[in-house]
Parts: sequence; structure tokens; C-alpha cells
Amino acid sequence: MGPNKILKPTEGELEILQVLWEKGDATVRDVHEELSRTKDIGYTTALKLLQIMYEKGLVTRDESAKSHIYKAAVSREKTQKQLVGKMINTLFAGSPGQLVMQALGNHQASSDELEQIQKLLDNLKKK
Amino acid sequence: MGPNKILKPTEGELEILQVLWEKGDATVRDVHEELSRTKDIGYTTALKLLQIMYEKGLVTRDESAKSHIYKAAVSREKTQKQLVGKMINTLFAGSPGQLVMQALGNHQASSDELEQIQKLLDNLKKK
DNA sequence: CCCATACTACGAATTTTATCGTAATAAATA
DNA sequence: TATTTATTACGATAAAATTCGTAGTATGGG
Repeated sequence: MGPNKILKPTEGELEILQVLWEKGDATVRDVHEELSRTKDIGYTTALKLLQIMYEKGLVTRDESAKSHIYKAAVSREKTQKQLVGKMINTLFAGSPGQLVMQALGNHQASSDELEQIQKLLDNLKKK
Repeated sequence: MGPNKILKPTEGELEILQVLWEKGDATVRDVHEELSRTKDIGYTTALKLLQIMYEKGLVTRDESAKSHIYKAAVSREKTQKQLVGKMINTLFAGSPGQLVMQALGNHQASSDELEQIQKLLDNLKKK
């Protein structure tokens, strides 16, 4: 029971979630300024998106001050898990390894990250 | 010069591309039958989607027979590269390693694949 | 207290995606 | 040859996502 529908953020909603995940919380102004750095977008457009996300339950907000303060209501990790799973299915025919190699092969990871991946890999190989 | 706009397949288009990549080529009927295995979809819906994809340049088709034969006009690899890159940016704050660990940690890869990944990793670490 | 400013709310228009019905046409078959 | 069947084309509708204008409201400075 309860409002646990599967929420699939749209493209635009993801951009906003990204901002909220980075900053922790943000006003419409904060979000709008951040989005403006990479694209042309009106203030009320950002506002409207946040309002819709609020209705959907993708964000929470504190209305006690005049400027509402928004927070992400879905975790980055959970969203990543959801979308990565979908991508593996629709784009890599169900093979996670193919995705991993695509990502590793085409995008440079730091040596720190490579070490972390190595450790995880060692663990997986043990089983 | 030339029609090299960035083509971003939609959800539904990706499902169809997946079928075309698997089969090499296919008629509308083939595609429709395949999609019907996992979802409710009308024949003319599949047809229309393929027609739209044709207009966009996502597929080519051979019209010499009554039943047109469609092929993907974009490669699986290129599409993967494009969408994985986007995902790294919008969902993993630009860090490919995070994506890799997400995928490895949450989805079981075969030991063959783990070996391949290991080799790739060794290579990357050398540099 | 009044005005300028900064917000939110709301509704409307647009664009994109998805879905399907109907008509026209060609092919197969009875 | 006449009829059924398979197929494409086209347009209409619906649903989802995006965008922004306008109006109303509160707040803070003068």
C-alpha cells in the first residue's frame, strides 16, 4: 500500500534532480541559475517544472519562507540503479558487462576510480 | 555539410532499433511480432513508428517488394556511446567510474565478461 | 504607508511521442 | 475474374513534456 509508484524522471526533471543532488537543497532561483549556465531557460519554466515534480513526489519543499526550498525526494543511487537497469535492457540486450566495457573504453576514469573498480572486480571474481 | 544532425532515439524507437540490431533486417510484421512478445501494441503503431524513423533517418528501407524491409541506419555501438555519455553526464556527474561500479555492483555479469573487463582494466591501468 | 522587487500560482500554447482507425492498393487465392 | 488478405499511407487523436506569459501576493526599502 501507499504511494510507491515507480517514478521515472523525464529528461528535464533529471537535470533538476542533478542540481538538487549536488547542492542538497535549492530555491527555484538557485536551480534556474544553475540550469542557465548550460541552456536557455526561463525562470518560470524552472519554477513550473519544480512544481510538477513536487506534485509527482520527486521533490519535497519547505514553504515556510517566501522562497520555497526544494530537496530531492528520490536518491541519486536509487535513480541510478533504476535507469542503469533500463539501459542494460534496452541498449545492451541485458548484458551489464557490455555496458561496463562501453563506459570504460570510451570515457576516461581517474586512477583512483580504476583502483576501486579493481577491488570490486576482485570481489566479484571470488564468487 | 550533410545531414549529420544528432539523432536521439526515443524510448519506443530504441525498442525497435533493438529488434533491428538483433535480426539484421526486418519487415513491419517481424518488428510487430517481436514487440508483441513483451507489450500490447497495434500493427499500425509499429508501422507508423518505422515510417517516422525512416523520415528521421534512423532506419533505411528496401521498397522493392510489397513488404518493405527495414534496417537500422545507426549502429548499436554509436548509439550506445551517445547514450552512455549522456547518462554519465546527467546521472553520474561526469564520472564514468561511478557508472561502472553501479552496473557491476547491481547486475550480475558472466565470468567471461568479468575476464574481459579485467583485461581492459589492466590496459587502462598501464597508461 | 507606498512602491519596487521577488516570488508563487495558474493556465494556455507548443512540441514531441505514441497510438490507432480508415482508405487505398497490390497480391494471392478461390 | 472476383474476392479475400496483407500491406502501406495518411490523418486524427491522445498523452506527455516543455515552455512561458500574466496575475496575484508578500516583503523590504524609502
